[in-house]
Amino acid sequence: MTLQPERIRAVVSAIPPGAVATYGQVAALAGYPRHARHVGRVLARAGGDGLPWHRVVGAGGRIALPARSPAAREQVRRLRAEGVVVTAGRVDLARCRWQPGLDELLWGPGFATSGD
DNA sequence: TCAATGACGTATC
DNA sequence: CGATACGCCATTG
Repeated sequence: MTLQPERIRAVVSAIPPGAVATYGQVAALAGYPRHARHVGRVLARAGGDGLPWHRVVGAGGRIALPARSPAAREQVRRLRAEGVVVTAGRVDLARCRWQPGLDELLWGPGFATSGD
């Protein structure tokens, strides 16, 4: 196998509630830079393995799924339920973007960096 | 093996 | 901001 879905799943499942990450971000964190599409493929295949797939959005916080699709609505619903602000099919990355690393180690997940 | 596709991303118009 | 184009690469027919 050339790709390890396991890696993708690990990253996605590591996203804390109330935070979101982009496909590219997840891919990069998983060790597959520029493999953003494969993240989507893995999620599509997961489809309910208990992965917080709804915490994964497109570039700029855009919902990657068709707004009419039930999945998209479900995603928005879940995000809002976690306190994520979703407007016009978009997530406020400035507040909800998952920033793993030292920050997370020091402040812990859920710590919303005011970015601005 | 080739061609088409996809829960993407960036650049350009 | 919407439409297009191109890059990316595993998967599928």
